[in-house]
Amino acid sequence: MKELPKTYDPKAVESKIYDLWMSRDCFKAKADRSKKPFSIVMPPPNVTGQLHMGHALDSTLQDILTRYKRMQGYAALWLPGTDHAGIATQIKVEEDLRVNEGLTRYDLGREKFLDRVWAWKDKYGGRIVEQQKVLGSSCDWSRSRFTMDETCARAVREAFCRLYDKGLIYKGSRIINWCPHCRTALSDAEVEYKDQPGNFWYIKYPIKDSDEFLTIATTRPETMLGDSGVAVNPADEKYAHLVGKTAILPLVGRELPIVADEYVELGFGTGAVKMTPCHDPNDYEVGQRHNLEQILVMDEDAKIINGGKYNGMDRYEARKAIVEDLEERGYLVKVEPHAHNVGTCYRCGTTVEPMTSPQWFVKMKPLAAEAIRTVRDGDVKFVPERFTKIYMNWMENVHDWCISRQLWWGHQIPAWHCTDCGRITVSRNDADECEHCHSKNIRREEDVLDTWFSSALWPFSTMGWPEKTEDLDYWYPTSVMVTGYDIIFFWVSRMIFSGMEHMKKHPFDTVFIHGLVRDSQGRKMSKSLGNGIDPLEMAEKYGADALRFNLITGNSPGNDMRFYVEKCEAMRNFCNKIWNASRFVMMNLTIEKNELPESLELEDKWILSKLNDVTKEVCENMDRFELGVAAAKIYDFIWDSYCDWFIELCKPRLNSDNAAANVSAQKVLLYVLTEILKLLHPFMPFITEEIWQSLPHEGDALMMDSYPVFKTELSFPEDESSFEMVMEAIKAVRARRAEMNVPPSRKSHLIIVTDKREAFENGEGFICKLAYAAEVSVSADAPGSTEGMVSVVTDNARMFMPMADLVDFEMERARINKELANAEKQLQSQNAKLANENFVSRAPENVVNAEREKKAKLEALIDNLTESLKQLG
RNA sequence: GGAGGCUUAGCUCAGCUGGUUAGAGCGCACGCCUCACACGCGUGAGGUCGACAGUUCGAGUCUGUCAGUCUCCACCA
Repeated sequence: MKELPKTYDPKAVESKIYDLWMSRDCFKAKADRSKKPFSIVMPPPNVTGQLHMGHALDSTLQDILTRYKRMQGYAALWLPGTDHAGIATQIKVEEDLRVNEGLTRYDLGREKFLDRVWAWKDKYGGRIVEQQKVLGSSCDWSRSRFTMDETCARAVREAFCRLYDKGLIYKGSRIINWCPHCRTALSDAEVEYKDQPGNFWYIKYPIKDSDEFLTIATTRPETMLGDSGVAVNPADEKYAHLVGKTAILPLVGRELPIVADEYVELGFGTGAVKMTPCHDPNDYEVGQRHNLEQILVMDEDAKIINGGKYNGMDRYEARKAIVEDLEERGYLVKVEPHAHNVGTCYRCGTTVEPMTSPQWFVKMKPLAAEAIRTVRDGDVKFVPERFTKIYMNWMENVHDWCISRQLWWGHQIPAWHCTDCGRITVSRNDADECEHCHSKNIRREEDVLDTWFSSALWPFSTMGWPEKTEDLDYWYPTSVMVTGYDIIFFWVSRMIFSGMEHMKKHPFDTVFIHGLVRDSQGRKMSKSLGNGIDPLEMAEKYGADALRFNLITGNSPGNDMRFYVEKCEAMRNFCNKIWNASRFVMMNLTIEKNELPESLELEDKWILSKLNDVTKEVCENMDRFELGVAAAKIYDFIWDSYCDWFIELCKPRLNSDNAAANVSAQKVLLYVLTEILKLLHPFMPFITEEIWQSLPHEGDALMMDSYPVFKTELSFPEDESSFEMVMEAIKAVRARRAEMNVPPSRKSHLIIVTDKREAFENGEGFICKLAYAAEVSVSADAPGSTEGMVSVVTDNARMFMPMADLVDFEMERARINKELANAEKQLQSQNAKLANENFVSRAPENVVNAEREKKAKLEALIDNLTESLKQLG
């Protein structure tokens, strides 16, 4: 017997329990051929990042799945790690450098700067890992990977070389998205489009050797410095005579060929479009088709080059100056306000500049084909299913992926440029000569790879690829990938095509997509808004279990959720409820072994049967990734069935002098409690483990115990419903008493008239206690007189309570009449339903039977009501 | 322009393949310190499931139209 504190104190428990798991190697996964494999690789958080609510949700889902499968006997691997997060990390270190030392990375030089980043990584890299542990994450930390560790670096290099050798990676000057703040190229996926107010500037372009001119509308007048043509629609009669002629670029004087291209939309703007192939993706395409000159007019800082007097101006300064000049010289026709979508950098929010630049690309079409096929074939399933379409749509329209970044922090591209022959050598080992001309005059490509290039290999690079490892053989493809919908394009799709290409197999069977955690007003949590809620603070205050339960209940897969601190409180209360139920069981415990008694009471059968039902439902929901539904079922079972009913039902036995009865109650209480802890463990690992450790048990840890399964021998549907008759009677009496404001302290005699005497006699004790009766008498016959009695009627019993002072004869009559009318109304609709030939013949048998049963119950209720009424006279 | 989500109790949301009188948490009302728990117990009020039409014996659930709202993709210079 143990005395535990009245309230559950997570702080006193959580780190202790986590240490216990660690010390017993509970998280360690072994490729055990006698078991079935289950694997999840963790989406690696940024190595220098801090845990936010999104991580907390992500990790909780993965932990629940992993713990569930582990308890089901799978060899469950949850493989953690961190991401070097190229831009994000580099920006942080640069910022630190600037603030503390007033230096830029260029002041330090590449090598010294990288030393600083590694130092930074060493300093902060462990932080997020420790934060994961607070949540109870059961990852195999011994396998933890980092996207820039040796294993991953080798995988990146191998993948790059393979793709290059196959011609799927190439270097070329293409139009890309440039972030002037981060000073690097970005992929299409890294650009976020945002509506911004702007203007349409209408500018006159004179026609050479003519008095005519074209009016052109543009949102970006500064790019005119790079104009090398004007385009009109070939079907546009207005301009047909100008096609083939030449326009003169105002301010600059450059001659611009006028070309006809379908790209120009009829009826939009003025119908004539200036072409700036170096600074607009569409113009680039048109330029390719018509051989227009490429004139780059901005540098890496988005300052003007090749622009005469405007050189050195920032793009916005240049815009202002150019518009002024145009106006002054009479070229500006008008200005109209015009909102348009501007691409911004997803890291820093700066407006990106489209520009041509020599970059490295992955050729996507051939890779996409396989990535589409494997999803279409159902090898990879999205949960919820609707995300399949989003993925497909993206994959079908994917452009080549710009993978080079002008950063220093990342995987440096393994390519060497020959200064003699100008060709490129790509190599798995560092090259010392040009593979084409064998010149020693080579220099390494300075660019690094997009962070997502290494993330794309994560499901297999973490398991040792390109080596043929036991882990890969056993756990790849992984079972589930858990991640947010915001990252499908960045990551999920790239893992799929990378897996198909390098492993010849899809990387995971299921992609389990979750939504965003928003604040209580539905806004995205963000640093700038300052509305973020710190998961660690919540865990500290309410316990990690409460936080986890909060995050996974009351919402459905793929949908955003709002975070309410109040809900944490409610979940904390639930923890406390479990704690106290356990405390109660322990206080009454004299047995030392968890086993069911030889013979079971009716209430035992009831709870065991209910437990069996809930076990089945929980597993069904878990297997469909309906974790929230599963959790809610466990919650209800614990609070309603076990605490509110079963514990109360056991008290008479526990308090009786009958030792055998006492022990049998203990046994069932303990058995069901233990099963509850198992069911709940994946969701609330700490409190369940803590309690389990204090109960009689076998084995090292609850988390290594086996998950409950449905047991046919413990299914008692008849006893279940028979017992529920008694429960219904109790509820009915309580309701009636509450209605009349009778305090519990006022007990009353309760006469029960029923033809189910056995069930009610059996339940006498419970009825007495739970329905506040002084004594209960069960009989088949009604008392001679019911004068001064309150009557309570269910479909299985008529009950009478002598409470003369509270009863008004007419009131009783009226109430029963009301109930009768209500029941008859229901019966009527029930009869109508069953009289419907179509229903009876077409509806499934079990549905029809259920309706018949309902009808029978109503009839019984009506009989009882009528009887009671008769008795009232 | 295209795709998708959401609209259910005062608030936030569940409700899976159509089948009782539509549920939960919080909030609210009434009564209770009933020997595990006031972070609790008991009882209750509160919803024509966005609108309209259709399919069906039967629709919160399926189909269509519309409205409001949010998101993603594409992007017209």
